[in-house]
Amino acid sequence: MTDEGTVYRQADDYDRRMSPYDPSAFPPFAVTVDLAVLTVRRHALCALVVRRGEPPFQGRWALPGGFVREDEDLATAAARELVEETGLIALSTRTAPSAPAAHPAATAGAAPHPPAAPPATAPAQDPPAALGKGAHLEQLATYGDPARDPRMRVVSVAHLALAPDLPAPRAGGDAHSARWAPVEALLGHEDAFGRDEEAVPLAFDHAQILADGVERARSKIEYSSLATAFCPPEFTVGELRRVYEAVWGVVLDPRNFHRKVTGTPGFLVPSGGTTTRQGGRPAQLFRAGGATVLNPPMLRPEV
Amino acid sequence: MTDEGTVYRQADDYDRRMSPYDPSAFPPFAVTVDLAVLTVRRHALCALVVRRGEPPFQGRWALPGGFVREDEDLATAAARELVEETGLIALSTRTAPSAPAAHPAATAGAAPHPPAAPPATAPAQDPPAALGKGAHLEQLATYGDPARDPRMRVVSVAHLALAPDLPAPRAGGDAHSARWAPVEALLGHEDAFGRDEEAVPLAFDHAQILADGVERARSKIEYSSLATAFCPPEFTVGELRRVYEAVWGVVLDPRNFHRKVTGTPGFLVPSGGTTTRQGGRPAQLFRAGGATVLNPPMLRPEV
DNA sequence: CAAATAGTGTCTTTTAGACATTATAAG
DNA sequence: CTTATAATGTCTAAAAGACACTATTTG
Repeated sequence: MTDEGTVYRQADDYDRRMSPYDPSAFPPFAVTVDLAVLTVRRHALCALVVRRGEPPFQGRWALPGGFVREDEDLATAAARELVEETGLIALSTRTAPSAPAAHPAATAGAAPHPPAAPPATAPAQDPPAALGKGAHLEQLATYGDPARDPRMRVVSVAHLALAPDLPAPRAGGDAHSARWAPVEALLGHEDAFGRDEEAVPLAFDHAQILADGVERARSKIEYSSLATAFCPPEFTVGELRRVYEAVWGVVLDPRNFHRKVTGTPGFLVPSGGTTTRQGGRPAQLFRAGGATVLNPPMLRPEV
Repeated sequence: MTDEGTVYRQADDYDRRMSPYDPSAFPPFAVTVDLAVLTVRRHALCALVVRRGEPPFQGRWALPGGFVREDEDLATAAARELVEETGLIALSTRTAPSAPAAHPAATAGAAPHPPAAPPATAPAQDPPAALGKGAHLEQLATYGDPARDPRMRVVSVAHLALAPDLPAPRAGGDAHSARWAPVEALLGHEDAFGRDEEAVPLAFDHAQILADGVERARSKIEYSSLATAFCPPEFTVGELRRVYEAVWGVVLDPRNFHRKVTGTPGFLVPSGGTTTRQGGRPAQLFRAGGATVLNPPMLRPEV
C-alpha cells in the first residue's frame, strides 16, 4: 500500500551507523540532567535556582544540573545532582511513566551514592541543603532543541524533585549563588516582570522545563499522594491543605478537605501525636500512608 | 548546614566541561528516538514492531526507531521516523510533559535500546503504511541505562504515537519485517507466553518502553479526548466505545457511555451524517471536538 | 420474523461542595 | 473574654452506574 521498500527500512541506515566499529557514523551528543526542585515556602510554590557565573546567560538564574557520566544511569545522575545541590536523598525514582492507576508504590528507587565532593572548586556559601532528608524524584521530560545551548548539542533529561520546606540558603542575602524563588516570579507571571530580581527569564530553556515541572506537580497531586512529599515526615491535615493551596494557587474549604483526605484509603495514617504549631486546637499528626494512587482523587477546583 | 563548597557548585564543573574548546571533557552519547506506535485492530490494542535482522537480538521484534540527526529536534526526529515507518503524519507533538488536568503522564527511568535492523535482510514487503493519514505523537520518556545496548552508550527518547486502524502490513504473511501485534502478546501477559510467536520478549528494553507507552495511553484517554486519535476522521459513539474497551481491556455499558460521551462539552461534534457500517440502527457520525481536556473525565472501571 | 446496534429514560448510590456547629488551644 | 485552628455533621446538587425501554437497520 505504500512506496515499496522505502518506508520502515530506515533500519538499514540505523545499523550501519550503529556499528561500534565506526564511532564517527553517528552524531555525538552531550547528555545532561537538569533538576526542577520544588518546595513550598511561606505558602508559595518555590523552585531552586542557581546563578550562572559564566557565559552564556552569565548572571542569570538557571536550574541546577550537570552531565550524565559515562557509566551512570539517568536516574542515578539526577539523584547525584540532587544530593550535590541540596543534600536531599532521592526517595523515589520510578521507571514507570506515572499514571494514575499504574503508579506502583515506589519507595526506594535510586541509590544515594557517593556525593563525590568536588575538591577545591567552590567558595560556595549558602547551600540550601538539609542532609538526611528525603525528596521525591522522577523523570520529567527531555529537551533537545539543537539551539538550546549555543555552545554545543546538548540533550537534557529534566527531572522533577519535590521536597519539604528547607532552610533558606542564606537569610537576608541578595547576591548568592543559589536560592529558592517563587515559581510565579521565575515564570514571569505577566505583571510580575520587571518588578523583582528573579523576574528576569531563566537561562536556556529552563523556564519551559520549570513550567512543565510545575504543571506535572499540579496535576500529579490530584491523583497521587505526592503532596505529602512537600510535607515533613509528620504533618497535620491543615498543613497538607496548605500545600495543596500553594501548589494550585487556590483556597480550599478546610472542612471538605479534611473529610475528603481522611476518607481516602491509604492516604494518611495517624501517627498518634498532636501538635499546636499552627495555633488553635491541637491537630492530629499523620504520616503518609502506603497508597500512591488516590481514589477518589483530589480534584482541582474548576475555572 | 552541609559540607561546604561541595553543594551546588557543580556549576563550575559544568561550565568547565561544557566548554566547546574541550570537546573531550564530556562523555559522548548516541541519542535515538524509539516509537511506541499504538492502534486498535480487531478490538485489540496493537503495537507496531519490526523484526531485527542483526545482532544483538537478531530475529527478535523491536520497536521502530533511529538516530537523532545532527541538527534535528527530538520531536522532529520522532515525526520523521513515524513517517518512515508508517507513512503517518504527526498531528500533534507536545513538549508538554503530562496530562493537563490530571494526570501526569510519565516519568521514566532508564532503559536502553536502539533498534537495529539488518540491511540486506529485509525484502521489506508489507509496510503498515497509510500515507496521508495523521497520528497523535508525543514524547513518552527517556531511557538511558548504560547497559541497555551492548554495543555502545545510547540514550533513547521514546515517543508515543496513536493512530487509527491501518491496513495490515500484509494479510496472511507470517515472517515479515514489520507487523502489528497485540500488546498483550508482546508484553507477555503471563499465560500468553510460549503460545504465540510474538510472545518472545522484545529486544533491548523495548518491553518496558511499550509497557510505559500503553499505560500512558490508558490513563490519558481518561482525561483527554485522545481516544479519538484511534478513530478515523468520522466515527460513531459505538466505535469510540470499542476503542475505550480495547485500550482498557474492559466492557463498558453502551448506554451510560453514550450518555456520558455526548454530554461532555467539546468532546464530540456531530458531522451530520449517519452510518450503518456496524450493522443495526443507523448511527450518528461525529468528529473530534476541540476539547482536549475532558470534564468530567471518562473513568476506568475500578478493580 | 429475529438479531444487532443506536439512542433515551429512570432509578439508586456515591461524591462534591456549601455551610453549621462544636472542640481545644493561645493570648 | 476573643481569636484561631481542628474536627464532625448536614444538606443539596451532580455524577456514576445499573438497567428498562424504544428505534431502526439487516438478514
